[in-house]
Parts: sequence; structure tokens; C-alpha cells
Amino acid sequence: MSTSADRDPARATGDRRPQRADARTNRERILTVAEEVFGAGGRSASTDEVARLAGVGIATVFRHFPTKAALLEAVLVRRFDRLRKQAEALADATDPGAAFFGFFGHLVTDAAGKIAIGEALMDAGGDHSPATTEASTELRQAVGVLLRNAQRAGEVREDTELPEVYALLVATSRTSTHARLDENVRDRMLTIIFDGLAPRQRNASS
Amino acid sequence: MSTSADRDPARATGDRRPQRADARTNRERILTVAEEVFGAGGRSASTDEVARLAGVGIATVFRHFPTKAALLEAVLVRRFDRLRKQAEALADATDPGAAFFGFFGHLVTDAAGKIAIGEALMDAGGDHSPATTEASTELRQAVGVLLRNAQRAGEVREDTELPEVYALLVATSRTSTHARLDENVRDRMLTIIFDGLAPRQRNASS
Amino acid sequence: MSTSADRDPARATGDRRPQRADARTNRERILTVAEEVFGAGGRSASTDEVARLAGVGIATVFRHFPTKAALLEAVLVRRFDRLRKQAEALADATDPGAAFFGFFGHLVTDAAGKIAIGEALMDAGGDHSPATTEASTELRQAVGVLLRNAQRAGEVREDTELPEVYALLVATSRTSTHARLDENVRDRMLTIIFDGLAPRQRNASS
Amino acid sequence: MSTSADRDPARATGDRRPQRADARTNRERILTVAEEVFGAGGRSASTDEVARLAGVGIATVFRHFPTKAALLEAVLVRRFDRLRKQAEALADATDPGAAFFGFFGHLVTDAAGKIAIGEALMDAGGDHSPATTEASTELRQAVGVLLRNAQRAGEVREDTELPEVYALLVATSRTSTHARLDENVRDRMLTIIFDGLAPRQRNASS
DNA sequence: AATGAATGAGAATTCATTCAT
DNA sequence: AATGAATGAATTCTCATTCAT
Repeated sequence: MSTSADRDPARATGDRRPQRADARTNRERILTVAEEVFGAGGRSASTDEVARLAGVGIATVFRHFPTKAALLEAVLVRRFDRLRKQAEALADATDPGAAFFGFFGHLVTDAAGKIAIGEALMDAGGDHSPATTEASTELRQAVGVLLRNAQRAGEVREDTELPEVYALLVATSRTSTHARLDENVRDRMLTIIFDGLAPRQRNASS
Repeated sequence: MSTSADRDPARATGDRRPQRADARTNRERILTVAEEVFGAGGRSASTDEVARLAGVGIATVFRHFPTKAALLEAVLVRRFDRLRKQAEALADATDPGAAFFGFFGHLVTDAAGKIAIGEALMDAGGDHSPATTEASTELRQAVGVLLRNAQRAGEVREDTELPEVYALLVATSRTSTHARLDENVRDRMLTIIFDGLAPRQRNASS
Repeated sequence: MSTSADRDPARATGDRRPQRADARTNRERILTVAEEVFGAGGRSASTDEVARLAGVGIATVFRHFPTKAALLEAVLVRRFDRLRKQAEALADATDPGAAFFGFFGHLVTDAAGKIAIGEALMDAGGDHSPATTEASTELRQAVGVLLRNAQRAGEVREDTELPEVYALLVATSRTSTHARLDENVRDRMLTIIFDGLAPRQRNASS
Repeated sequence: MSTSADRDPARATGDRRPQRADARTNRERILTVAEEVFGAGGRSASTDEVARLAGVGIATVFRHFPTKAALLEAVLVRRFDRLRKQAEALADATDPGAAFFGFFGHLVTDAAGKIAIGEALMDAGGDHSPATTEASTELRQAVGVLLRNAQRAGEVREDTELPEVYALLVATSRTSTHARLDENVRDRMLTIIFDGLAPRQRNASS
């Protein structure tokens, strides 16, 4: 399972030796702050802002992440990995339907709340690095597992596949973030999708 | 009804007198190019790019739209107005269900193809001008009419309202644009949503 | 002395034929407006502003004055000529002292009120055209006449000459304009200068 | 050892700009250059010019002074403070008359030589920051002290007050700067003013 | 002759990135 | 390793001036 062992953040810089404790701390702090900053302001937020909020010098940010793109990438990878882990943790759930719909709702409700960076979540023609692409793919696969489990349990219609489900996931979470939907509206939006994902009635309209 | 008659693009500058033919042409060209440029690169695309692709000097762009924000706004308003007109044209359709679902699909399939600017479609905390807000609101209302018509015709479930439907519309069209979804995937995504919007079975199991 | 006959405004463009009446009117209006605009905003005020306030198109301004510098120059020349005429009109006054001090005070009080352009009044290293220099020189000479008359009448000390008097005139009128001096302050400032210009005690009578 | 001599900031030609250790030096150099540049060209001189003459990049200027207005302000404050200190140093002079007239003459002769920025020296309707206003006020007060001292010593007429004296000071120093007055002319101009400021004779005319 | 449109050359300001301590 | 300073390349916007009607 540990498909991501080689993406250990502490090694992203390519450093073979263990990093100094303070460096590691700084790296984490920068990533955390960057997630907030870019989440709020999009990729056009400034690196200076990140440095300032992280309480480090601008040069320190660039020491850890050689370019702004690398920083953005690291943020994305971190986020994807986190979500993937959550999805993987649900892979063996006793109630696959609850697991799938729960994860879907969680992504839209909570998690998405932070990340306007999701701009990149699917981006086909994107300029993403292998690392980002890999993390993204792994997340997608983890969601695929949940989907298939739910389908096997008869909780999700059989005639649907991962691409469209993933697209819906991305679409709703991004919009939820961006448009700051009212809680009730968001729930009703999910209801529609979840109903649409439910197994078809015998007399369903084609 | 046509509350937007006074937003005729040709008059957006507030000029009473008819513009010179060449000026009008330029204005249109700039708007068209801007829709593409900002559609592709988001609001962070440069005004220079717009000028260059439109084949005019940078100052000409600023003559027509005094700030970059004004240009973006004009693009948005134009787009909203166009979509609204299409929606309004369907308000009296003989088949309200086809009208509603057709418009939904159209937006996601065609129209959205150009506009990543949809960033602003719902933006609650946005910094939008009254004109933009108005155009946006009118589009929303036009969609609302289609929705109610379809509900009255029994083609859309009764327990759903405009906000969530509109959110879905925005979500899917933006993602469709951004992620360059495969045609089939997009259709299956729409199928899920449309099924979710279908009237609930009277005897829904469990 | 009609030394300025060849600076007839109507001919400044070099046009041999009589101008159309409306052209002449426009020219005057532009000059008048320009005097205000540049008086208020300095030479950095925009030509567009002048055109707008004059109610003509920008191209019309440039038709009359080929460059902004030419417009500024024309304003200056016009102003200098006007002041010179006023000075010349006082050359034969029955009370040379009153004439001199009156003109001095008038320049500082009224006239200066409009012209921040006076930046150029003396400018030695200035980039002024022959026409401007000529007009400036003539004004200076006219003031020189008033000064000498007043000296001959025993109203102004003999050991002073035009350069310093003119410098004081310029200094006070510019400052009066720029600093928007209180009326009383301005008067007391003039009192100091006028007292300083008064004939020295020993040879007071003579 | 003596390698630091090569990094002497005074060597602008070699472009051997020291970097870290002399941020302060850079700041000073920028201010000094700005005083000259704005002194010569007024506030409309470009920041690029300042950067170029200071031998630094344009961004460095903006790092030290976030806006052009801030730079102008810093220049003004610095200048005001310097003059104020000079005035204050004369507050306890044994010869108050010499102190006052000396300072007046000094301002007009030397110091003013650089600063057309004095545009702002009195500016009532100016858009000056509190810092500038404060520095200006303090300078004015310091001059006020010199004036009162001289009046108490019987060297300056009693019926005059700071506002008009200050106005004269500003007027003459600005004109002296701007018009590049000949030395003799400037001295005779001062003579007139100083005579006007002298205590009135018992049998004064008026 | 008059006009509005068009334009390129700046000008101020920002930002990712590099340098020197 | 960390930092603040420095920097040039954009980017938005302005303005004097020319063009076409």
C-alpha cells in the first residue's frame, strides 16, 4: 500500500542526510501557511505573504522550495496524500455505502473549505510535475476503491464509473469552497448527486 | 421583462452618441479576445496579451475599459447576458423538461467551454460591480424560471430549489471547462445529476 | 512701444490667411482654459483636461498648438503680454510711486493667483522659446520703467536695480500663489519689502 | 584586509555596490540622490532616474520607500530636520541679530540651492503626511525662535511676525534656487528684505 | 477645421528569485 | 541553515501625439 513512501516530505529537497530539526519545523510551517495562503488567494498570492505569515525570511522559503511552483506542488502533494490516506482508511469499512458517501460529503464540506488550489485537482493539460500527478492519481485510485466497494454493496448504481464520479467530486468541492455555499444549499446539492448515484429503480426512466 | 435592454454592449460606455464604426469593432474584438484570454488564463492573464491578440495597442484597451477590472466585468456581463437571453428564449418552450435539461447541458457542454472566468459566477464575497451582480442575478432568475417550469411539468423533483440547482450548474460547467472532460465522461456526469433531479418515485424502496 | 505686434495670437500658427471665426474662438477658449488648468496643476496637468474643459476635441488643441510645450508657451506669452500692457499703461502715471508699488502689489495679490506657471517667469536655464523669452524680457523692461520712474520720483531707493526687484516680484507672487497666503500675512510681507525698497533715511529728500 | 575599501559606497562608478552591510548606506544614497533629482526636476522627476543615479535597481528604491510619495516625504523630512537643527543651534547665539539674518541668508544662499521640492514648504492645501507636516512645523518654530530673539535684541522690527517672515524666507530661497540668481543680485535682494525687517526709524515715512 | 480613436513610450509598483552576510 | 537586501522583468495605467473620418 505504501505507494507514497518515496514522497516523504522531509526528503523532497533531495537531501540525503537528515535535516536539522529546525529546518524540518520550518518546512512544515511553511507548507501549512502556504496551504492557507494559496487556498485563500489562489496561486496568485505572493510568496512573501507565505514567508511573513510563517515567520521566516523569504530566502528560507526558497531554500526549502526552489521555486514558487515547487511550493505549490508540495502543498498539493501534501493535500492529496492526506486525502488519499483518509480514503484508504475507509477502504475496509463495514458499510461501504456510508464510507463512499461519507468521504464524498466530507471532501465537499470540510476539506474543500481550504483549498482553492484545487484548480489543479484534475487539470489535464496542467503543467504538473510527476510528483503531483502521481499523488493525484493515487488519490483518484483510492476514491475508485471506495466507489467500487459501494457498487458491490449495491449502494451505488453499476452503470457509473470513476471518471464522472471524480469529476463530480471535484466540481462540487471546488464550488463549495469558492462560492461559500450555505450549509443547507450544500446539503441539498449533495442530496441531488447522491440520489443520482443511487441504484436505478426497476422502472427507472432509461 | 427585458430588464437588461439598457446593458446593450454597444452602449456600455454610457456614450449617448453612436460610436464610430471602427471603435465599435475594436471594442467587440477586444471583448471577444478577452473572453478567450481570461477564459484560458484566469483573471491573472495580462491585458497586454489581450491587446496583442486583438491586434490593437495596449492603450486602446484601456481607452475602452478604463481598468482591467472594468474589462473583466464587461466580459462577464456580456457572457451573463448572452446566457440569460438563451435561457429566456426557452421560457415558453412547449417541453419545459427538455428546455431545462437542454439548457443545463448546453451550458456545461458548449458555452462553458470558454470561460474559466466563471470564477465569479457565484462568488459571494466577490468584489463585483453592481452591473456584474445585476447581470448575474438576472441569469440566475432566468434559470429559475426554467426550473419552475420543469417542476410544474413534473419533470424535476419538487423538493429542490434554485440555489442548489444553480450551484450544480456552476460547478459542473466550471469543471467541465477546466478539466477538459472527455465527452462521454461529461455526459455520464450529467446523467447522474439529471437522474438526481428527476421526480422521486412515489414508492421509493426503503 | 508696439514691440509685440508680431506676436498677435491669431497668427501664432504661422497661418497667413485670416482664421475662421470659430477657429479663433476655439483658440482663445483653449488658451483661457489652459491658463487655469496649468495654473492649478502646474505643467504636469494633462492636455486632455484642457480639451475637455474647453469643450473641444483633443485634436483641436493640437491643431492650434502643435505640442504641449507650444501651448504652455502661448499661455505664458499671453500672460506676460497682458502684464506688460498693464505695466506700460502705468508708465505715464502721475504718481510713479503709487504706480510701481501698486503694480507690485497687484501682481502678488491678484494676478499671481492663477499662475503656477510662473515657474518659468525667470528661469535662466529654461528651455524657453525665443517668443517666450522675448515676452518675458519685455515685461521685465516695462517693470524696469516703473521702477526707474519711482526712483526718479524719490519713492524708491536709488541703490537698487531691476534684477533684484524683479526677483522679489517673482518670488513673492509665486509664493503667494503657491502657499495661499492669508491676506493679512501677504500684506505684511509686502510691507516689509516695500519698506526695504523705500529710500534710505539720510538722503530721503534730495 | 583593505578589501573593504573597494566596497566604499562612494565609488558609484565601479558599480561595486556593497550589499548587505550597507543597506543603510543605500538608503542614504537614495535619499541624497533623490534630493538632487527632485530638486532639479520637481516631483515629476522619475523614480527610475533616482535609482539610476544612486546606482541601485528600481526595486531597491521601492524597498526602502514603498511609494514615490514616501520617498518625496522622506526627502522633505530629512531636509526640514537638517535645517531645523541648524536653526536650533543658533538659538543661543550671542548675537541674535547675526544669528537670524545669517540663517536667513544661509538658507537662501546655500541650502536652498538644491531643493525645488520646497514646492511643499508651506503648501497649505498640500497632501502631506503627518510626518512631513510635523517636520515642517518644527522648522518653522525654530525659525520663530530666531526671529523673536532678534526682535528682543532690537535687531528686527517689532511689528512683524513669523508668518510673513517665513513666507519671505520660502519665497526668496525658492526663487534663488529656481532662477539661479547671480550672486550679487541675490545679495541685493536680501539687502532689501533685511532693510525692510530692520527696526523702524522714529521718523519713518509711511 | 474639428473630432474621437489609436498608439507607443514611459511611470509607478509588484514579485519571484538571487546574493552576501 | 537562515536572513534581509537587491534586482530585473513584468504589469497596470497615463499621456502627448498622430490618424482617419
